[in-house]
Amino acid sequence: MSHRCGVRQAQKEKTRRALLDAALRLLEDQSLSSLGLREVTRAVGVAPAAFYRHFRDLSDLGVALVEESLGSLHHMIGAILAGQDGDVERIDATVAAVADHVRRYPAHIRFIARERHGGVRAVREAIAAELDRFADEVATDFCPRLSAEDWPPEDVRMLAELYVDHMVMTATAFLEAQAEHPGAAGASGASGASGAADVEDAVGPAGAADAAGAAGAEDERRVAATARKQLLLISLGRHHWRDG
Amino acid sequence: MSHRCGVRQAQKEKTRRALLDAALRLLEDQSLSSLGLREVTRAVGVAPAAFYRHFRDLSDLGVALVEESLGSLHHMIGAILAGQDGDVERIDATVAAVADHVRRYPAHIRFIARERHGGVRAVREAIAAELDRFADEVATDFCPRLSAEDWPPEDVRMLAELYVDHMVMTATAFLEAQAEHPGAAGASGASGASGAADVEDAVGPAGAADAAGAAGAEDERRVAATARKQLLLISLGRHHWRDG
DNA sequence: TGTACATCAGTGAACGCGCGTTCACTGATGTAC
DNA sequence: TGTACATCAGTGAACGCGCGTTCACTGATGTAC
Repeated sequence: MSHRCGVRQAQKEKTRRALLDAALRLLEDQSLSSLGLREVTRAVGVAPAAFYRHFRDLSDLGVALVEESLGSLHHMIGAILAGQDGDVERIDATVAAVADHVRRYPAHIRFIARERHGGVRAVREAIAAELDRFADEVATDFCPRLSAEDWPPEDVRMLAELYVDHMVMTATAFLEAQAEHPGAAGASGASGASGAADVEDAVGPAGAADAAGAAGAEDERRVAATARKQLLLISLGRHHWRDG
Repeated sequence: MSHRCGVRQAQKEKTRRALLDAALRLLEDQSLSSLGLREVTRAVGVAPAAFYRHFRDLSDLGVALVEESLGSLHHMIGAILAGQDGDVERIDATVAAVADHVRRYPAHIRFIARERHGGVRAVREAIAAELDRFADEVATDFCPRLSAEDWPPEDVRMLAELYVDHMVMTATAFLEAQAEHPGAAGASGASGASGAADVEDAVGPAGAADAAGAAGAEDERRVAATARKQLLLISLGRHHWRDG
């Protein structure tokens, strides 16, 4: 049988990647249920039948995209929640990291937002399962912070779900802010994922672009400011949760 | 020219309604961008060409569905925000009303959730504009409550957006809870929109159905309990917002 | 190293099918007198 | 009230097109000896 690491395997993997990338790009302007198999293979430059060597159908490809799209977010948020001490610092780092992530991987975020409630059941379920795991992690990371105050597990979970949903909401808002002014997209992708950068630093650099880019950056700042305040308000509520 | 109130007008309106209803039903299992014009006319029982007497294309029909889907929610929430005095009472009434609305109009809610970030630009923009108006109303309704504490307008807006996003989030969660156990759907639609009913009362009646229905009702209760706690936490944060 | 055979990623032609849109039409409803 | 004409919602046939899927195939890569 075929041994791993062969030239053949590498070629196959390359084509598979090309199919995923082409699909992701096409999905910026349409939803998965209207995406055509021939459309994807045409974009890659292979025969339609070649598709079946890699995926059973387009919903199969969609599920693969879910893992890819949410996998990177996982690590990012985990690092931030564990790394910061003060509430304000953690919130700023989170908002900055989300903004940065959306700027780096807009197509992934758009895909998740679009297909979370989209027309393909298998993909919806994959996203729901992944976001559920996400909430588990957030709950776990927050537990040491809250157990001292004796929070019941279901209240920890409630808070974790609120954070996850708010994060998805914020990511989508960033996406829309930059979609209105595509000139700013990717212009500051090299700013790095330094968790300690504050909101203005992380969102600001795109402002060095042209007028449309500057307007896009302003929209981004507004989204960041709103998200930051909302998280601060939630944080306030959290501190007073066990009071009365 | 054609005078209003004629038989002809009535017939035309009837066909238009049938097209909208058929589309809404078909959209429970797929997204707008994959819905076919012939599919809709076939469901209604008219010739494909008849479609063009009512809509330019399917995205035109989609925009009409947006107004219809969000129009009813408008009035409901407005009444609740204006009518209740205590925080807890207002929260319970809101969660109960959202649960009731989702049970009554599941297809409308699913449509909004699905197409909010869907593949059809015109529909996305219509939904965004409508939710924006929604946030305006919430902000206005909350102003008398907050102005005494001297909230800056942008903070009121921030809070309003948090509430609107949370409401959409909650509605979607209710939808998923009842989608897993369709036996419970519509079973308690006659409970009315009495704003004063508390959470358990509004969500409970569906539990009188069969086993699947009971499981669905339990899921609904869990969603309601989580939403309620999240709103209470936000409410706590709101009260302490201007403290430090 | 060289040879003979196996594997399998990608090809390209073919298929039947349903799609969106157009068009001249029909006949019930509406209007003018 | 009755008649002649106008309007226009819905018809049904036709069109060209791109779709998803199938199939036997090719030829580079991998394996055994």
